[in-house]
Amino acid sequence: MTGIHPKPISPEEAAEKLRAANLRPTRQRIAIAERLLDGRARHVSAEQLRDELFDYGQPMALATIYNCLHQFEEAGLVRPVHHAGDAVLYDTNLGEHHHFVDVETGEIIDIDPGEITLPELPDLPDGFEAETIELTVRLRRKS
Amino acid sequence: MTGIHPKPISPEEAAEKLRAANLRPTRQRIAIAERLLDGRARHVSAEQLRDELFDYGQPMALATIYNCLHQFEEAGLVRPVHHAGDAVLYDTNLGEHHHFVDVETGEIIDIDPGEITLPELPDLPDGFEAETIELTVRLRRKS
DNA sequence: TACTACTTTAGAATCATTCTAAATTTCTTG
DNA sequence: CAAGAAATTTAGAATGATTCTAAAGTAGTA
Repeated sequence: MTGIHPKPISPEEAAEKLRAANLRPTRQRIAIAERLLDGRARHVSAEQLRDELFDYGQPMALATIYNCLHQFEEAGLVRPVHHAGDAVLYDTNLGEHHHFVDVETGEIIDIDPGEITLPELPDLPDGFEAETIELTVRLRRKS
Repeated sequence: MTGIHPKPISPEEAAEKLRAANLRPTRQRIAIAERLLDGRARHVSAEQLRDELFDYGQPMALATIYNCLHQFEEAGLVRPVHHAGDAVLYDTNLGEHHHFVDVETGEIIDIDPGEITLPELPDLPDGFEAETIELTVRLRRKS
């Protein structure tokens, strides 16, 4: 099962995923998981997520959201993208893929994985191993 | 003339480069240019540069350093790298090249351009043009 | 049910960066 | 070279993202 399945998940399913990741299924982690782990490819900042949760009737402290995002990250449920403007975005697409970045807005768009083939890895510095490989194409709106 | 020539430049040479870039050769811009435009490939943050200038006997306000870095960037003398930790680093290597990033320290190391060949560009979203293409290999120290 | 460890939280603290408005410097032009 | 206009520098305040703190709440367990 590799693909995207854009189907919202239930609190129970969310809790299950959290347990599988060794995270206690608390009310707030469940709410976040419901939104981020539904298989849709998204790029959200902590603040965007806060607003979304608020609208959904699950307001929570920004600190909690940062905590959870970090825990999700460590659990490999989500991954940070540092390319854009000021705020870190969290990417729910864990498969190998790459990004367009609109330099003006900071918006990130996934590059269709079929569109691009990565070159071979260069020799790594001694004592290191590669964690991720990321290609970023910065875009500017044509004048 | 494309390569690297790691030879410190004189204030006069620095001033010349600034004029060529349409920037008034002020004392502080010259001091920065002397350090950043000497052909060495470097990645500095505003604060690192501040300390370096201080040690060199050319202390200046951090705001000035930010101002200058932005002006240098617009003039195409330097280019920002957003991949690392919190602070933006300025890259003095303008040729096409890519980066290793030590995830732990945020340190950036250039990938030898000969080591890697970029894939073809994917189709860009309508109305955009590619500004830069950047490959980043995140490294973790082997345990 | 009671306990202990883990979580959440509001608010303060931090850090990089930008802004502001005043003081200084550069580049003319006379 | 003097004088003025425009660009630049600066200290310090302001901003925005993120982290920290320590107190209050909640989950898993005995």
